[in-house]
Amino acid sequence: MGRAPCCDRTKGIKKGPWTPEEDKLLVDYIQANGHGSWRMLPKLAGLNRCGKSCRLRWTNYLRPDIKRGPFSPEEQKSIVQLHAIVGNKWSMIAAQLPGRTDNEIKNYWNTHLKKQLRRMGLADPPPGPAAGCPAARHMAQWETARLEAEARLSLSLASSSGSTAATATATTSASSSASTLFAERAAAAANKPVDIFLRLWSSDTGDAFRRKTAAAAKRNSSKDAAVVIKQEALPPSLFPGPSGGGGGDDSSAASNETGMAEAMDQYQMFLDFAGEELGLYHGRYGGFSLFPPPDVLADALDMAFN
DNA sequence: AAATTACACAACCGCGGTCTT
DNA sequence: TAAGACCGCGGTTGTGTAATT
Repeated sequence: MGRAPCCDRTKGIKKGPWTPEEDKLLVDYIQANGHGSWRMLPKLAGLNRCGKSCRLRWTNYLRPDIKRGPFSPEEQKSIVQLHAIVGNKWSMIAAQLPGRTDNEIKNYWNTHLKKQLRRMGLADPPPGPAAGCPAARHMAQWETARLEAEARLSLSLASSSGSTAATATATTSASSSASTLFAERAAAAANKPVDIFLRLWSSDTGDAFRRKTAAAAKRNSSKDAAVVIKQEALPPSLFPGPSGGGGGDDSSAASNETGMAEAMDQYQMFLDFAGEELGLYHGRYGGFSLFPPPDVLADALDMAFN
């Protein structure tokens, strides 16, 4: 034998829009008693509704911590980026946007963002790694948006105290798969904080930046041209492979400091360039740094040099 | 001014995993 | 252990409103 039925379907359970009176009954009851079992709630609260309908009404509309009003540009950007990672996992996206419900985000995506992206030529962008976009540039944009969001997730979680806290944050959505995902990301961020930079550097944007700086170097015979990126100045770990791994042999403390300062400058130049090139992001937003913040980067470079 | 179309969003439906008996 | 309800989620529909013809 299983449980008793959710609600008595033989009685005329009301459907459709909620009246203010019904809302008041529901709010009053939950504030006084908590929702407890949704199945029993309608009866106890004096509502002629299905428990499921009550739960939906409460979680999507009546909950006191719900943020009403239009989505901010930061929220819009977050939705686009998170959607690029997780796809239509609205509850996971909602977990990253305090005060917003999965239903609200889903509606907003379907009515606003999807249309905007179509106009931009990003019709039906695939969740996860970009695939099937009509133009390579758009693929790059989506990939970058995805990387950006990954970085943001990783950093926000890593900055809380380790993967345990990250998991706790993630489990606010009561999704075990989400917590696993975020815990993995947090762990990855702790181990490889500059990974996003490296991946962007390896992308078309990185190529474009290198071409630009090489051209600038040709035009400007001066060796200290500010725009010339010196790959040798960056830690070998950032540039693996035959063409990477510049001078790390004579690593005195002084040269390390100089190299790190140059690396920081060039890192910033590259990010500025990428922001211009991709037109997707411009510096900080939403309380999170787009890429590893300077202190995190400094730590990473420090580790790489020493 | 009326009819039509487009838009926004609340609410419902159905499915799959979890939990209870 | 199995049956079946509960719960949460994503997809879809319905309805009210604004804009356009």
